[in-house]
Parts: sequence; structure tokens; C-alpha cells
Amino acid sequence: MPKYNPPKIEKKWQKYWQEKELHKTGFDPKAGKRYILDMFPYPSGSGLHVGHIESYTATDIYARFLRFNGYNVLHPQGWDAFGLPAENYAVKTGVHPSETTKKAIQTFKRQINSMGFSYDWVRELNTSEPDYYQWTQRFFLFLYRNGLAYKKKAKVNWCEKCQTVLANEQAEGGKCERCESPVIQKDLEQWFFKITDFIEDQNYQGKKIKGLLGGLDDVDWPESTKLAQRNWIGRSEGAMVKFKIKGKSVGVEKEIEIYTTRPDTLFGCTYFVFSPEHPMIDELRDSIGNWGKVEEYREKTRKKTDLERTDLAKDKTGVRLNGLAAINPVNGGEIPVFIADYVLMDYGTGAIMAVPAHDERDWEFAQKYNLPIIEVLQGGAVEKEPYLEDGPHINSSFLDGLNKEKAMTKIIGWLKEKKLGRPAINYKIRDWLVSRQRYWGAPIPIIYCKKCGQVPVPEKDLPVKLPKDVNFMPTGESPLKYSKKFHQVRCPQCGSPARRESDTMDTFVCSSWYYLRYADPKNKKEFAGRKALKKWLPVDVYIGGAEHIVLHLLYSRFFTKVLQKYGWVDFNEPFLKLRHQGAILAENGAKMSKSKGTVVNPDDVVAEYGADALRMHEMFLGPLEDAKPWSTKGIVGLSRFLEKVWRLSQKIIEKKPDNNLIRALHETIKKVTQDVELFKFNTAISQLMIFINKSGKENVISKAIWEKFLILLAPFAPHLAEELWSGLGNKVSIFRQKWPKYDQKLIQKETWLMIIQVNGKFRNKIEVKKGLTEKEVKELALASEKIRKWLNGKEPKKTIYIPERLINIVV
RNA sequence: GCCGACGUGAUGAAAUUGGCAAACAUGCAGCACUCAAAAUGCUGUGGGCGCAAGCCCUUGUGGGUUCAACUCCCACCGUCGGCACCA
Repeated sequence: MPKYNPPKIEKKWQKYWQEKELHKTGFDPKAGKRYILDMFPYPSGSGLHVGHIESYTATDIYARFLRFNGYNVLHPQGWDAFGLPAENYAVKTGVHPSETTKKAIQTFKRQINSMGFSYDWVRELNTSEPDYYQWTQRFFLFLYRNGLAYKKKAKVNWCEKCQTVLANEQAEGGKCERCESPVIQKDLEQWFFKITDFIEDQNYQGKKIKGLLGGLDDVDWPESTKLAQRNWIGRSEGAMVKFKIKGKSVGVEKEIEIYTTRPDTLFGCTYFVFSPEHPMIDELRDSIGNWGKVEEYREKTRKKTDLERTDLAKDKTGVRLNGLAAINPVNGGEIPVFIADYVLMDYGTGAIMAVPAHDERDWEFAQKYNLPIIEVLQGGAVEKEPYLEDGPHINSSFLDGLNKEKAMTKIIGWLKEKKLGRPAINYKIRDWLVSRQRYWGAPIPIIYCKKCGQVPVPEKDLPVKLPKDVNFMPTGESPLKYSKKFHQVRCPQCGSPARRESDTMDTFVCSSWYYLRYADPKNKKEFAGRKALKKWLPVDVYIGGAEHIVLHLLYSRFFTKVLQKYGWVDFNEPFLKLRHQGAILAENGAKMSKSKGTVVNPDDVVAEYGADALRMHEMFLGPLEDAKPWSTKGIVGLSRFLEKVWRLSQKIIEKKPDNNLIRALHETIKKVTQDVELFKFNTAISQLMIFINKSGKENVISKAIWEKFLILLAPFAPHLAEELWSGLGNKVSIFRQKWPKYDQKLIQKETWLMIIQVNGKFRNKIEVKKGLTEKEVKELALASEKIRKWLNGKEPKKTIYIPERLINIVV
């Protein structure tokens, strides 16, 4: 027999599978469906990471397992191809992003194929191709027509030196990623998607559309991921309360609502704060005695970077608005008014009532500016620190004596009755900012006409193609502005000269619906046909990195809910079951890093050990969801295992199943089946090893047993399994076989191992026949020499007996 | 600061969900095969005491519940992730 030569046999079978279309999406009309999906990769220049291989191996094992079990399986792969790195590379080198991306995709695809993953490449898609992004543009227009896409002024990250807007990811730590100069906030007209319309459940034309919060109850996702989404949405319940602002000297009076989660503490409110950006401040200008100081502070705030403004270590600052007083609606008391940058313009109403006794931030501010602190909930020492717990109310008139919950109900009722307030709900989440002043993305299909205003590009003119002839040097505006052909157009409505929107869409827009396209990737009339959607969606199992716990997953859910509302799909959640693969770290336990040279190149590993060994190694490292350091040494264990399988295949003879191995086989079928269903691939592999270790002790192995073992091995090490399968003279691929079933009778034993404890400590174990009564078992245990010694003649006080497991004798 | 996850041999880990702690693998040591090496096979491998049979201790630390705790509860320590002035 020749030596096990992975590169040779792996290439051979990869070619064979492709030719025989073995990975084609299932189409048996009688069989059930399963849609198994990986988060599609961004094809970066550095090629496939071992972390990609981890999750792709997991889904591949599972997809192959399901095919063995007779399911029609949809298991596609594609490219999240738009994005910043390719564009930044273009700025540096002048190489066009489409070139960079094309090359990267080639590398990724070669590497993926070299791993033997069973993707149906017929369904491959690429978000940067017009065939795909025309539908991204149509989604944009669909949202626009339904009032879910709109343009408004917004603060964005801006780098003065580079003269460009930065994405949040590029402004990390408040500094420009490229030149390290501080990022400031700038007001620019931006496009938004109204994701906030889909937070709560809603009814639409008799249909219930579950919201982004409610839908989480219906999916099998890690609890921590659900929690992260809930926190991101940040729902809070409280009340809107009307305050009056009085200009003392001029007699001006204005009304303003504030949002609070603690209306029960209204009697403890000792001052009022506006966010520095609040528009009412300008309206009150004439009443403010120290306008110069106020302007100065507002200007300073404007110039602050986000980092400086949100630095929790620094002292709270603010300026009192001289000449103004706010009127507390519960008691008519006059309190001072401030502006302070710890109050944010874009949460609530941009103004707050301050209750220093029972709010940390207000307490800090009050300390610094010497403002009164009135205790209204008993239990703490508010002169030393704010008291945030529950307790009886004091100094609160009709709320006195009530606890937090009761006081809350009472005050809200009171405010409602007096028309001074109302219950209210607030969220942290904002609408999704989707426009980017960037080149390498899907163009926003809008035209601006002096006469007609915003005009959507007519359907017949889609896609709005990305022009190729652009200058990538950063200028402060989208590079698309500098392509005259692209930018200068005629208004589709009135024909007069107009300009095209030059911003592109956030790449997250492209990735918010790609899983729908796989159902029907060649459709020219729709993003996917209804029949295909009905057949394959929603996604049954979705695997990808934990870095997407909020953004991508939230956006995709938003898209699905919009489509459900308007009748395009009949499901509410796109991903039924979600799992995250843990990061594969460098051997030293830190993140793999290019500059430190700790990145493992899968090509090298495949060349040395083969794809099957790499697949199994990554699965054997530990539980899928755990972060785990890469181990170069460890892979030899899997390599040895595969070689042993190879060598054992010499021992195969045609004969009746061999009694020594038949039990081991059926135990293995049971364990591997259960473990794969639970994504516990590491322990499934150790069971395969146990079987092989037992087989190694036999002189011969019967073919019937060996064939079943090969099927169990096949999802993990498809190349070797197929090679050995065909070596047995089989003409049809192993991947056309049925998954073996275990026979419980063959696993069962006539005896069980009784663990005997004395006072809860393990003292002896004996084989006991099954079916004995408790009394008989107990007698056997007490008869044991060792146990007698431990009992030392004492009578047992009681015994605990767990049938077929253990007996515990307490003396 | 808040929220979450985790902590088991030299190492990656396992433990039927409360029932023999350390399966499987790596590493290490010894032996066999070999002129030798590699490969392979076998044996051993948590710590302590003991010639041995065996005994005691051990799942970050301390306490608790239980006949029985890696597993449940409380407090603390440590590591890693997410959010971060959200009123």
C-alpha cells in the first residue's frame, strides 16, 4: 500500500466532486430543507485566515451530515466585496479596488476549495457587481418610497488633515486612523434608514410584525448576543415632564419637555440643564445675562472631539444661564438653569431635570458648582454619595412614604391629570446612517434637481453603475463627485440639468439582505423569487464571528422585518439558529498579528499536513464557541490519526461483523450523531479516535463495519473518507450514502458498573448484573471486602441508590 | 463605572447536566523494532506519603446547600469581551 499522501488525494477528489456536481443544492421534492450559512467574508488581500476555516469547517461538517441524513441542503458562499481596505489601498498604490477585490476573491476561492468545503458555487454572489448591487439600490428606493429612507443633517466624524469624513471604525479612540490627528464632529446632510420604526411589535394590514426587541424571543441565539442587542436598543421607561423657563428681566416664558426615568424624584430637582447645542438657547438669548460666556462654552464644546467630550475621568463642566430660571411643575419652585456638555442633544429632548441626590452625574455636577442636594428617597447618605437604591420617599409632599414603584405610578398619574406630563419610552438606538463619502460602495440612486428636489432614479435606469474613472485622493467629498459623466445628469422628471447623489451606501446595507439572494441568485426580475424564498428561507443555522453581534445582525433583522411588513417574505426573523465561532488566537494567546509575524497561513498547513488534518485539528482544538490559541504541535495528533486510519484500511476483509468491534461501532455512531447535532465536534472526533484505537488492536476488520466508520468520518475528513471508500471497490461516492443508525441493543450491556461510596466518597466499584432489586444491589455492595473495611462493623444509617449508577452508604 | 463570558494536569481539553475529576490529544519519560535515526507499537505520566498493598490532598480563593458539588447559592480575586455621561 502506498503512503498516505494528502495533497495528491485531496486534489483528486476535489476535482471529482466538482465534475460530478456533488455539492449541488438538493432538490428532492420529498425531502425536508436546511439552509446552512456562513457569514460571507470580506475578501481581503491577506487571504483566508485560520479563523475563517474554523467556522467554514463547522458548517461544512454539518451540511454534509444533513445531506447524509437525506435533507435538501442549501450551503452557499459569496463575497462581501465592497469596503474601505480596497479603497485605502487604491489611495496608496493607485490600483483600482475592483482589481484588488478580484484578485483577493481568486485567492479566497482557491483556498476555500483547497479545504474541500462543499459550497454550491453555482450560487456564488459578489456584492460589488452591478447584478447584485442593483438590488441593493432597489431596496434603497423601496425604503425611500415607504418613508423609511430619509436625508437629514447629522454629526459625523471629520478629519481636518485628510479632509474627509471617517467611518466610526476609522475614528477609533477619537483619532484619525491614517494621520493620527484628532477627529472632530461636523454637521453634514446624511441618509438614514428608519430602523427605529421597527423596535416594537406592530400591526400592519392585519399582520403582526414582531419588532427588533420582540423577535429576539423567537430565535435560538446565544443569550449574550440577544442581550447585547437589547442593550444596544436601550429601551427605557419613564415620563415626559413639562418645565417652564422664565426670563426674569424681560418676562419671557417658554415651555419645554424633558425626559426622565425617575419622575418620582421630581421634588429633589434642584437645577435644570440644557445640552449646549439646544436650539432654545438661541431663542432665550436676550434674557441671558452672560451670553458671552455661554457662547464661549458652546464654541468650546463644538470643537471638542467625541473622545474629549465623553471622557469620564474629567470633571463635569457647564455654565449657568444668568437671568433664567426653570419652574419645577410639582411645586412651582424656581431653580437655576445651566448648559453642560454632559447632557446630550440626541437623547431624550436634549434637556434634563437634575436630581443630584439620586443621580451620579447630577451629584458630581452639583458638588462642583455648589448646588443644593435634596434627599427625596431615604436610605443613603446623599451628602457623601448619590443614593440610587429604593426607599421611602421624603420631602416629596404627596409621595412621602411611598417606595419607588408606587411613587412612580402616583406621580405619572398626577402629571397626566394636571396635563404637566405623560408616560414615555425612550431608546438609545438611533436611525441607521447609511451614506458614506466613499467610492467603493453601491451608489445611492437619487438625483437632485433644482426644480423637483430629491428624485429617485427610475427603475429602468438601474443599476446606477459605479464609474471606473475616478481619482481616489481624499478631497473631503466623495470621489464620485469628480466623475463628471457620473455626477452631472438630467433630471428624470423635468429634464433640466441635475446632479447625482455622490455618496455610496455603507457596506452593511449590502450584507443586510444577501442571504435572501442565495435562494435565487440568477433572478433578473426580483431580488429572489417568492417560490425560492418560500422553499429555502429562513436560514436554519448561521455561523459567524462575535464581532457582528450588534450591527450586521441587527440590520439584517431590520431588513427582514421591512420585507415581511410589505409582503415580500412571510417570516419575521432571518436567522433561526445562530452560533459564533471563537477567535483562533496566535500560539502565545494574543490576537494573530501580521506585524508580529504570528499569522498562520492555511496554505502552508495544507501543504504540510493536508486539508483533512487542518479541518479536524481546528475542530479538535476545543468547543466551537471558545476562543482558543492555535497549536502547531497539536496538529500532528490529527495527522497521526488520519495516517492510522489509512493504515488500518489494509486490515479490511469481507466477513461477518466482528463482535469485538460492533459494539464500539454502534457506540461511535450514537456519540458522533449526537455530538454533530449539538455542534460538539471536538468530542465527536475523540469518539472517532476511540474507535480507531480499538480497531488497531484487531487483526482484521470486517468491511461492513469499516464502511460505516468511513461514513462517520466523511464529514470531518471528506477526502480521506472518499479515497478509502473507493478503495473498497465502491463506484458511487461516499457522499451518496446514508448516515448509519445505531442499534441500542448492540450497545446495551448485561451488567453495569456500580460505584460504591461510603459517606459520599468513592471507595470501590464492581460489575453488577442488570435487573437486580435495590435490596440485592445493596447486599452486593455491603458484601464487598473493601466496603466492609470502610464500614468497620458500623450499621449504615441510610443508603442512597441511583439505579445503574451508584450506591452511597452513609454511616 | 455598568453588562456579559470564563477560571480544571506541563499544554488543548473532557465530564451522560448534581453521581469514579482529568476521556481524547499534545508534550515528556522509559521500553520494543533498528547498525542508527525517523516512523510505528507498548507502558507510565495531577500532587504528596509509602518498598508495596494502599492512604491523604486536588477543578482560582473563602464560605454555604446536599448523602454527594468542576457543576447549585453567597462573597472575594483574576483573565477576556461588549457598552460607556442614554437622564
